[in-house]
Amino acid sequence: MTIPNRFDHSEAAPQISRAWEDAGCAHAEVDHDREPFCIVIPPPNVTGALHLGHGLNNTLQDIVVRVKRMQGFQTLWMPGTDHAGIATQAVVERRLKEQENKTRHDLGREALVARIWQWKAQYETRILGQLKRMGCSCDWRRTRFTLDDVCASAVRATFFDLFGKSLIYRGKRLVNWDTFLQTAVSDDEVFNETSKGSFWHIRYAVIDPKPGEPKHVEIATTRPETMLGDTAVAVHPDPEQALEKVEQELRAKLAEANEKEIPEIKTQLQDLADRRANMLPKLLQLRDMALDGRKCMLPLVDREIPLVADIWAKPALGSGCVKITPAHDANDYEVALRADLPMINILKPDGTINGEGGKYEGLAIPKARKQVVADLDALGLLGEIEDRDIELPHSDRSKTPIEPYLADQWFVAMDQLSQSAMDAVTDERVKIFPERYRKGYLDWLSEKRDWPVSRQLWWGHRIPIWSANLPSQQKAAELAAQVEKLSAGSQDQITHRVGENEDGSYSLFVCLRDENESLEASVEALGLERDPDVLDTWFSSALWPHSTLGWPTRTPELEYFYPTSTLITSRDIITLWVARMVLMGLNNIGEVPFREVFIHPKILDGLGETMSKSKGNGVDPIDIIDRFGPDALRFGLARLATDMQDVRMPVQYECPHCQKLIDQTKKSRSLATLDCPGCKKTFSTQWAESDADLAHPRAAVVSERFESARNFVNKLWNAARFVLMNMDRYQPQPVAIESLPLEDRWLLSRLSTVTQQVTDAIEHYHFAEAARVLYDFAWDEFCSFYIEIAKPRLSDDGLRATTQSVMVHGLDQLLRLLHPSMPFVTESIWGFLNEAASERGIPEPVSTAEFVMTSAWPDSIRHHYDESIERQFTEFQEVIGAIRRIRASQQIQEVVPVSIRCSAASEKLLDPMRPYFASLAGADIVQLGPEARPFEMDAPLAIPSIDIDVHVNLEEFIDFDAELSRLEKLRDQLDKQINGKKQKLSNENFVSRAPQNVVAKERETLDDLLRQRESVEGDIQRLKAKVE
RNA sequence: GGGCGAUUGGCUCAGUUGGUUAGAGCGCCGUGUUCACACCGCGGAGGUCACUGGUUCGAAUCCAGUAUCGCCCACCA
Repeated sequence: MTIPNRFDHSEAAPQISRAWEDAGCAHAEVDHDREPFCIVIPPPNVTGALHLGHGLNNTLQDIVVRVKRMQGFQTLWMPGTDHAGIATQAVVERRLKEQENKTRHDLGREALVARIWQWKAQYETRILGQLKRMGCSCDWRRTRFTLDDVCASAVRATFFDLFGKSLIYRGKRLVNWDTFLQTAVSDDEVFNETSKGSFWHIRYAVIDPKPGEPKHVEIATTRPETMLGDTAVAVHPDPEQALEKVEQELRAKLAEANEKEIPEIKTQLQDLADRRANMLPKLLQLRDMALDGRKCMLPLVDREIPLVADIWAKPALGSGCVKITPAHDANDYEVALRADLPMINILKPDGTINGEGGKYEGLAIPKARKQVVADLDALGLLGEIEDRDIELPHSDRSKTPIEPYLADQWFVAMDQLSQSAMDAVTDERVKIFPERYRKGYLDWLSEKRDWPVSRQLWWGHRIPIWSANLPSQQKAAELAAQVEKLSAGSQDQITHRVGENEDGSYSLFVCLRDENESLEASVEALGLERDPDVLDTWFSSALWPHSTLGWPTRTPELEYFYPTSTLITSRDIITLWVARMVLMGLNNIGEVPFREVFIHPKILDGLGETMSKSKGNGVDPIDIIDRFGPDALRFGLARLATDMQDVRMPVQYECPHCQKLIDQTKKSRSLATLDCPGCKKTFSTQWAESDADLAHPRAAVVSERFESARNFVNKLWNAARFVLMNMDRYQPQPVAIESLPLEDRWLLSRLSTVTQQVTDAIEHYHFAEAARVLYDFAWDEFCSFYIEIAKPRLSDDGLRATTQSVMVHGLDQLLRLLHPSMPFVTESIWGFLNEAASERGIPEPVSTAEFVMTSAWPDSIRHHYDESIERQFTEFQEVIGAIRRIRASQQIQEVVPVSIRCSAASEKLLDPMRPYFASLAGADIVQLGPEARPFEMDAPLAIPSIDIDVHVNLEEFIDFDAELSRLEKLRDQLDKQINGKKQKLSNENFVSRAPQNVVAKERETLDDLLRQRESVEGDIQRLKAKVE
């Protein structure tokens, strides 16, 4: 048997992938004779390449998918990518700006979209390539893209349906306006950044103040330029009561406060009392003026604005009055709705002041702010200026500040839809693991906030709405009638609605179901214009589980695989994505999209930060694969998948010259080049851009946390080599379990247990546990004991054949169990194993599948489990360990004679194991049994909790001092434990209240310890006597 | 402000329903290569389980509080 002495993954993996592909191992067709199992991939964004977070996500999916496939399910893993609307457009636009200094408007819609398609093609290829190299067993023939025709028709059908049900509507909304990208971004795409700013106090003059009335109202703002859009100043309708309420709350807090908090609360209470005394009369006065319809003069633009009474004005804060800028502040917008105030938008889409701003028109915000402040100062209307830390919202996409901005948007009404998705989780039609994530899901949905779905972008599903503005309801109805005529031939293709606008005009909205150029042309011929916006990217993602299966067509795949079985994803998109898939699935199909959701941890770097390209700590799985191999990547990731919400993964640069790993630090990960501390040569990092930097070879970003997984792959490979090198003269033969010796029975028993544990663990998404169980079994049991014991047996002609049968079976089962997490190395070994022993198995050999990938998942064979055999074997292992410890402490090189005093029962066990003491512990058993006597000069070692004394003949090796100190240390340890136990057992409460079996166990252990101590003490005395 | 999570040897993490002496990998120390594997074998050192209280015969584990760190959500004239 020729098997290379190293597993070369770079050579083997591509061949294995091709073989699987050629055999169609991962392809799934509808098969009603088998039960379906389906997972849809969380489609990675085509924004960029995958990092380790995706690596983990897809490894876990593949593990589940491979297990299910081996278990005989008709298993489909649906692959694909997401167009990621705003993210992708932003990346391409940024590059356009950097490389060609052009904006999207220079290019135009079509050309920009064409560019993004190019980008998509490039990254989709890269992403799918990454997944393939990781060994993901997706059904690649079914690969989808959220913007492809199949998904598009699902989007259109859904939009049409919701529009028809009036669940999609047009409304005004304060959006997060990104002035760079000139689009609204969702709340989720906004991050806050704290920066130094000022808090300006400004006075507005009261018009015609009566005697005794204030001449000014004072307001304060961090954004003074927004005053250009002010349409009111608000004061609380009942400031006295409001203050009282705040005070009550503070007192309640004070009652529960700890010492630290008390002074602060007291200060606040004092402030409140001051306000009552000094400000309340003025606020009451202003409130009365507001109710009286009095007005202020808005300076600079000289507009009369009313004083209004509104609860939004908090008398406990600032001056108690607040400026109202409905078009640029969410709360003010609410106030304006309540008080029926005009809303004045002062910004152009590019973030400069528009015509409403009078002489400030055309100024960008920072300039306008400066000017407004200066002019107010000149008018003497500027009060105090405080320095303040201000949290400014920024666009996650363009990294520029967000401006709140009132715009027309399309919304999905979420009331019913959210409720349906909540019910699905509450009544466990969808189960979420770990369970703690249910709460976040339910809380978010329970707010039932309407979903703004339009985006002012060019990359995405274009909103299928055509509209026209009409001066009257009459005209709108007439146009609607014409549209009706168009729909005569296509009843289910076209629908419309009329809406009234603020200015009294009417809008006709027409929604077309499918893409249909002639119909569109007819609609446009009637003077309707297509909405320029596209849909939020999550709109198409929400349909993913059914759109990929062909919906709205009722395909056989849809009928068979939907609802899918499970969804494996990370926690940041539980609301954005998971919740929306549930409600869309329920709306479109009437059935949940998946039965279970598993949320896996996020991978953080060594500094505890999430990985991302922009931080420079993102790890490309390919870099890990190049260095450690795909199996090590996967196994290493799988053992990280615990119940935790985060796992930490310190990352290193790999020196391209000497392969040394260099820890990343906050500083080093932002540099373009670094010098290797090992070989002193320079390498470039992912930040390298200049030619000078790029002249140095690039360092991969890796993590040494994959080392032990790589070593494990090597260990498995070598265990397999050993088996294969000992397969000559192998004959498949039936094996009678009962006739097997202890070590074989032990292996079979352990296999039964391990199989059960691994199967259960994966079933419950405990991937780390499955990995650990397999690692320990393979390394510490199969390799360290079974193979070591097999060595002498294989050279014994009488035992060789059985040994081969059991050993091959063990390897076979281990390969199957490990295959889902380490597909390549197991498949490679499987191939060799099939050459050496195509028929194998216990008790009856059978011929095996060509691929381990398509072989059957092992059953846990109950009757192979034998508790007493496992316990006996543990005793044997303890004895081996005891001899090894003595050898190590005495530095013994040669084979040593050993005598073992044990019970008759243990003798029965240990006697057949005699031959293996030589290879496992370098020991030759000369006496064994109750009658065994210590040597003249020996090293005793009692074994905890087992009634066995081991004596090693030290005549030729003994180092008295070493032995004496070892024994004394042992005695001290025993004393400590004995005292602990004695104390415990003398505690009457323990004896009377603890369960009897626990007490009995403690007594037993104490007896044991006492016996050991006695023995050790005797040994010490004897040794001392010898020395003297 | 609300919620979630974490804190266990130098590092990264396990630790099922409370019950002998808290485990692993890496690192460290000692030792060993003809006979599967130095990406290895064998042995060892190293932890008052963040802190304070409580429940209990018994707490890394359950409860309350404190501290530190991280994440999510809301809000900030």
